[in-house]
Amino acid sequence: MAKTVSIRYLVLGLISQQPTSGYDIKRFLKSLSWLVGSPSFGSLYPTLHALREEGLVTVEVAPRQDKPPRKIYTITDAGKQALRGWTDQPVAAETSLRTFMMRLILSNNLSYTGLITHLQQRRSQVTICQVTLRQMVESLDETMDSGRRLAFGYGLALATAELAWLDSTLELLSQQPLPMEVVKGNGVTSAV
Amino acid sequence: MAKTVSIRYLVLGLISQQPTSGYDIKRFLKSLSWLVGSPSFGSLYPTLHALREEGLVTVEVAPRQDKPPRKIYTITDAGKQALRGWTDQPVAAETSLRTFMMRLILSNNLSYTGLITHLQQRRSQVTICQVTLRQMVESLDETMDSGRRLAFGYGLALATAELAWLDSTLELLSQQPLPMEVVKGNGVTSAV
DNA sequence: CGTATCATGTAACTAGTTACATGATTCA
DNA sequence: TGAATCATGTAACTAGTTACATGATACG
Repeated sequence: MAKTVSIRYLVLGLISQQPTSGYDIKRFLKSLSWLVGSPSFGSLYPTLHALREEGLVTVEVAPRQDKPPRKIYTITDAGKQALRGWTDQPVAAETSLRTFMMRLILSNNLSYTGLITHLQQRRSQVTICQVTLRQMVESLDETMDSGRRLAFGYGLALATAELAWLDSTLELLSQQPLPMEVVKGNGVTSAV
Repeated sequence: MAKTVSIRYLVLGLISQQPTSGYDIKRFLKSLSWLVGSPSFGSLYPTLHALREEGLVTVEVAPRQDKPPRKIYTITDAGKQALRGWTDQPVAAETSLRTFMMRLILSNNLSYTGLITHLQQRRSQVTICQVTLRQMVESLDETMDSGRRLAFGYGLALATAELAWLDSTLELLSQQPLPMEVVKGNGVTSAV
């Protein structure tokens, strides 16, 4: 029964990967906006302030020549702990593509086995969706209005592609079992 | 500069396809929740009330044997006009997958040429995203933390699949130029 | 007769956007 | 000096969720 991904943990997770400024976080998320959407500054900056007040991150002003100064946020130990507490929560049964993408971005906070489990869970969920969509596309082929027919076909294409990606990624992970960073990001350092 | 898809027009569009109840709208959207997310009753019912007060839909209680009665909503002429006014608006440059899917569901309100244009616009947008993602995946291959690398790879796979779907759908539409329903849903009845 | 599903609704809250404001730096 | 980009921020608003409440019908 994991809570929906508020930008809170997404931001915290991005800071954990590397100290950054709010502006840079925005820039990064904008590059993926067609998949996850990117939060406005009006929610991003207050989020950073809140994280700071709770002691999950620290700030430092970094003046630079030739550009205005930035505020660089760095995660604290308390922040790492809070983040781990969140990523360890199981995902809801009906996870949206958006939410999955967000968790994927933060997956370096997962242990190796945690990542595998996450991907496998996703795989079984999307498989169900694929079956449902295929039934809908086939059964309502002629009678249905074109809008829904198109939408179902589109969804089916994406589901199929996602499953293919999940399979190849899972296989890749099983071959080269320990990409450095997966362990590095996680204090638990789970067994292979 | 189209506004973000509030559930308002999604609901109105679904009613335009076929008179339905709030409960059924919820059920339908839940079946696609992994792509678009489905609104809660707490936002769905107030939305229906608002549409009704504005005269965009009418309600009728439909009692049935063996099940509790439902309220069936039907679109009005004013509603059709409002819906067309919305679907005719151009989409924003950075349209999310979610928004595209929503517009796709409502695409039977578009004229034939409008649909083609919509798909072609999407095609050029996703092409740009694909190029960007490919660059990111390739350039940051080794140094990058695994989370982002995975996320970019996932995004790239989806972008590629979407482009393939767009191409095949556009070709299909150009071959059989007028699927009945596309015209039926639109009062403008554009030229072939 | 209690529980499950179907079906609708509301009130309190939270998360988020929009629109604005500020200021530094660069470039024409 | 005025515009463009970089960078941060806030206040007012809107959209949405969560949690609750109601009631009908069916099933065991």
